[in-house]
Amino acid sequence: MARHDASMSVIKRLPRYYRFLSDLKSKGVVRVSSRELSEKMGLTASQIRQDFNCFGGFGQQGYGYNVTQLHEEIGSILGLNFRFKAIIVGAGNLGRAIATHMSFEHRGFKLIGIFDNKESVTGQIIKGMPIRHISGLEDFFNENKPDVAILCIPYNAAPEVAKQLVDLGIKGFWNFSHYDLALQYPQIPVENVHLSDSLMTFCYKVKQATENE
Amino acid sequence: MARHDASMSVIKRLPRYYRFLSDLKSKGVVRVSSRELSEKMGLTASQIRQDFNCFGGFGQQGYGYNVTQLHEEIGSILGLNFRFKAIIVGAGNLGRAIATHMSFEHRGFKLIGIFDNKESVTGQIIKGMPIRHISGLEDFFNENKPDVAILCIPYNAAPEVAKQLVDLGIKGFWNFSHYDLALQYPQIPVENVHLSDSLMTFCYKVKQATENE
DNA sequence: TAGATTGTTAATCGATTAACAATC
DNA sequence: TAGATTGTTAATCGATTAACAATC
Repeated sequence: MARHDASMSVIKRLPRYYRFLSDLKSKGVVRVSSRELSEKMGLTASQIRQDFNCFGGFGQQGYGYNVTQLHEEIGSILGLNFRFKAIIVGAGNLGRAIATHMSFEHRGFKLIGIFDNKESVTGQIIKGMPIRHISGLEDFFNENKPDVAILCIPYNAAPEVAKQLVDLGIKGFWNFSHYDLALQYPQIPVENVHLSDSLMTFCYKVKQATENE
Repeated sequence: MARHDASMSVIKRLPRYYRFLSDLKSKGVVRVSSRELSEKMGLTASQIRQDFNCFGGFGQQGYGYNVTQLHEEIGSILGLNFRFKAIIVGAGNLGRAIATHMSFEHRGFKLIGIFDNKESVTGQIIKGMPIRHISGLEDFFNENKPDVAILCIPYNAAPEVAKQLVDLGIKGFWNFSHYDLALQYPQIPVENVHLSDSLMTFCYKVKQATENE
């Protein structure tokens, strides 16, 4: 099926397509053309057709795309039908927010554990799970074989925790720390969420807009 | 000074440069060449020189770049010396995490208020500030003139809150909701942090790595 | 001066957009 | 069939990399 290999630029657009298609689906829309979708999303119709064609034609000439089918196809390309086992490391505000806020089950994951290095918070229940002390990580790992780790820890703690997890055999990091994991472990999938980078970019945008008034 | 207009691709790399330069600076490193920096960051030296030259030459031929000066220049390009007044709307886990976790003062902002629509949480103190009820937003706005809003509210609530804020004169959104603000208000700077999009992209990466084993 | 490294131009690469023949 | 819209190729645009003269 896969005609071209999809580039990361294409992959990064898929979740957005998925979102808009979810919306259309929930509104009962059955078919959509690349032109209609392009107007809704602020893209060109050309780009949409190119993107979808990386994975083989989902559309029908003269008709457009079937919303439900396209939605499912994209979900399956992203791998949302998987249930990769995830642990959160770091149960500060951010870790807690991620644990309680994200719907992992619809995004290809299953949260199976939360860890912290503070004795004072271990045992607290979040999302029906006790916060475990980090010292129990190895035993937990061997018993439950998590696939990926969500790092909600500060910069300083990241190198050591990352090393431990890699040694244990972790298969990916969703990384909220400022530490640049991808440089250290190029073979392991890393998706970074650098909030402070985003905030600085935002600052630039606001500054620009203010200056051009 | 600005030779070319810097593209968004360049701007989005600046916070990362800023981070690495902070680190070098704290280690007491005085000068750095584009080659050294490229090795540390996993970029090409060419790209680094091109990037910096969008804003006029900070370097010295045969020597390299002065770490402190470069750090300051980039900070000032990003506008980190500003103190844009920010309010958080939505005091759930995510809003609280952002409020307590982010160092706004070093990123060009100052947090001046937190709002929520739940009576039950108003009055709670976060970062020395009481959570205010959303009904007091207009009065607060007129008194304190916030520059930007940080939206930590669900998809459904976003359109209405965004409209109210735009009508009051907000100058930018750091948007954590899934709602696509930029389509509705193309003239207002928006920086999106779509965590669930990021999680889905992560899912794809993990899936790919698993398949290629 | 000689060596190093920038600033900058030119070449390459990749991503986006435009155009249109294929076909439902 | 005629109209619509895809899939796909070609053209354009932008971003990255390579090369090298300028110069500290």
